[in-house]
Parts: sequence; structure tokens; C-alpha cells
Amino acid sequence: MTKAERTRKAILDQAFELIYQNGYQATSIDKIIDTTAVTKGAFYYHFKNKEEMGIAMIKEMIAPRIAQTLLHPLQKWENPIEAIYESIAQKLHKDLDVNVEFGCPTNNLVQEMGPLNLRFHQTLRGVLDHWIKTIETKIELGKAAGFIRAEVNAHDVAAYVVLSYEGLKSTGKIYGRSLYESYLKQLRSYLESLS
Amino acid sequence: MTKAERTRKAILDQAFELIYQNGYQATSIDKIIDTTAVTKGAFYYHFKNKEEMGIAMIKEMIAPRIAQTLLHPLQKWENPIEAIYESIAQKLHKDLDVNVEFGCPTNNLVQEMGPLNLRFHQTLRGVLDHWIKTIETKIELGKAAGFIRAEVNAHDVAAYVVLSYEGLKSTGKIYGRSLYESYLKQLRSYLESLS
DNA sequence: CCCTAAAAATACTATATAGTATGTTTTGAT
DNA sequence: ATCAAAACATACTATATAGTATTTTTAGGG
Repeated sequence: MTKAERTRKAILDQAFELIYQNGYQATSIDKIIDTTAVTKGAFYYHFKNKEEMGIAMIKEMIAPRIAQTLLHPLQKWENPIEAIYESIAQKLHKDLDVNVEFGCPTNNLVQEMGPLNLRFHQTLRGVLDHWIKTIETKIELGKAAGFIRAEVNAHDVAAYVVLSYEGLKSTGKIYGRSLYESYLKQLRSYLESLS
Repeated sequence: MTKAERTRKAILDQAFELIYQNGYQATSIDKIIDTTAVTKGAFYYHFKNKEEMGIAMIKEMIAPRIAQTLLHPLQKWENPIEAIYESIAQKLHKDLDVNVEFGCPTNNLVQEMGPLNLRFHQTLRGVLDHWIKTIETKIELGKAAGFIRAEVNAHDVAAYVVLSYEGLKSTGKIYGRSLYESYLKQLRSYLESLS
């Protein structure tokens, strides 16, 4: 990795953290560069403007994190009920104490920027589409293998799983880890009703 | 209502709309007063600062709206499964086309301000506590009346209902009304698994 | 080594923002 | 009607912000 590439990555790393904790609009470019060894000239050399940086941050930081922590683990179990439950349970377990109060980076941006900026809207939709589609495929395979009842609508269930996860992350900002535990119990009971 | 009371209400009305659509931090006091027949002097006569106005807006605008559109309707059905499903379904039906892209006012603020400001955190927690408690009580009554299995944990279910509703409102900013429909199907199936 | 383009640094502008200072008008009790 | 307090209006300050203009440094192929 060249020095320029490292500069670019340093900006995106810092932007990810600050935006995750404070929101996109509340994160100023000055704050990003002040807390990094990067100047304004370097910032605007690598990114046309704040919006381009934000979109790059979603594509290069957020999307890969989702793939690694929520999508890849799905393939460790054949039964979709186990796969969905365990992938989420393990992710939430890792997040405990560290990330609870700041929620989910994707959902934070969906909430804040979805209605305000078309490019954010579209880019974030791509991230969610991919996640939902991956779960949906897992469920279809599970139906073929007899783990899930045939009349279950895979897309509806996948969307509902994602939506309730995001609801947990959002409401969890207020209620913390106790909500995580009660969520997991209800998620399991919901998923088992599909078999 | 006196003229001063009407001025105060005009500020809160406008603040509610702008904050709902753009977020709290992105809503400037200048924008609020420019789009109302109110000056800065009037604003700061009625509210010590922006934070006090925001807290007042939650207590006087958001909390009553939740009570009227989601809590009171719960009492129209004796069976908690019907009550929860119908109260939410009717609320969502009313929101269609109008409020979908901007989500839920409460959840928007929980997301944005929960981690950043203790007073917002506490005030919003009060709003959610009240909603969850109301559903919880409804479920307990339903258990006594034989509508719900005795071993169901009323609090966990109530929290899960609220959390998934907020997840819908949040993710719904991206997916719109189609998500509302698939959510309602899954909500019904989940609730029926409690009987 | 040298020289050009990439990469980065510095200084600046224009605008937006929360809040204040100070003044004027309106209201309602006497 | 009077007058004090409530209610509102106007002008201002200090700071933060996205972005630009301009200059300087650094990297790497010849």
C-alpha cells in the first residue's frame, strides 16, 4: 500500500468512527482531519467533496464489515434457522459493551441520510439488498432441504429479520444489553415457528 | 389559548415538522423562525435554548401523538393479539404515502440524539417505556383471559413488538410501502404463535 | 540526479449557526 | 388611563463549516 493509499484509508477510517458515533452531518471535515495527521489539501485531493467521501466510506468500510460479520458466517450452518440465529447472536455478542450505544453504522445512515440524499439512499439500499438477498437464498435452500416449511415466503422473512435487527440496534441505544437478550429470545422463537 | 401560547405552539409545530424531516441537529433555529411568523426574540423568550425546545417538543408533540395513535387504540380489542396487530396496522395504513420516507419521529431522535445527549436519552426512554409498559399490561391481561399462553414473557414480547416497529419505520425509509406489507404479515404470524 | 506529476500543506472565503444585548410593543390588572 | 411585566423585534457576536486558491513538498521513472 502506497503512502497515498494509506492517507486515503486513514481518512476513511476516521470518518467511519466519527460518523458512526456522531452522524454524517454532525461530522465536519475539519474534525476528521484534525484528529488525523491529514490536512485539508490531502482530503480534497482524495475526495471531490464530503458527499463523495461519505459514499466511498459506505462502499469501502461499511459494506465489507457487513459481509464479514453477518453474511459470511451464514454459511457455517446448513439449517437456515441456526444460520440466521447464530450469525446474529454472535455478532451481537461481539458488539456488547463496545457498540451498543452507537447502534448500527448502516442503519444510522439509512435513518439520517436516506430521506435527504439520493446517492446515500441508493448506496445504502444496495447494502441492505445484498444482506436480504443472502438470507433469502439461505431460506430457499433450507426449504429444499426440509428445514423450513414450504409455504414460508423467503423474502418476507428475510426482510423481517433484517428489519428487526435494525430495530434492535436502534432501540438498543436506549435500552442497552438487556434488550439484546430479550430480542434474541424472540428471534429464536420466531425463527422456530418457520420449521 | 392566549397569543403567547399560540406563538409557543407555532414554534413547536414547525420544529416538529422540520426535525422530523431533517433531524434535530440539521434543523436550525433560523430555519424554524424563518418559516414561521416568529422572531428570534420570541423564540428565546419561550425557550432557554435549542435543547430545551427539543425536549419540550418531545414531551408536548411526540409523546401525545404516540398516545393517541398507538396506545389508546390498543383498548379497542380485548384480545392482545388483535389489539397489537390492529393498532399497528391502522397506524401504518394512515402513514402510507405521507410519512413513509421520514420514518418515526421518536425513533429518528432516539437514533440521532440517544448517544449524544443525556436529556434526550432520558426523555425518549420515558416515551418508549410508556409504550412498552402499555403493551406489556395488555399481554398480561390477555394471559389471564386465556388469549395468550401462560409461559409467554410479556415484557420481552412487548419490547420486541416496539423494536420491530421501529425497525420497520427505519428500514422503511429505503424500501417504502412494500416493506410495510411484508412486515405486517410477519407480525401477525409472530403474534399468533403466542396463543 | 532531475524533472514532472502526484500528493499534500496553508491560507483564505462565504455562509450558516446558536446565542446575546438591547430595544420596542402588547397585555392585563389596578 | 397607567404602568409594570410579559411578549416580541432587531441587530449583533463569535464560532464553525464546506469548499477554493495557491503554494510547497514528495515520489518515482528517465
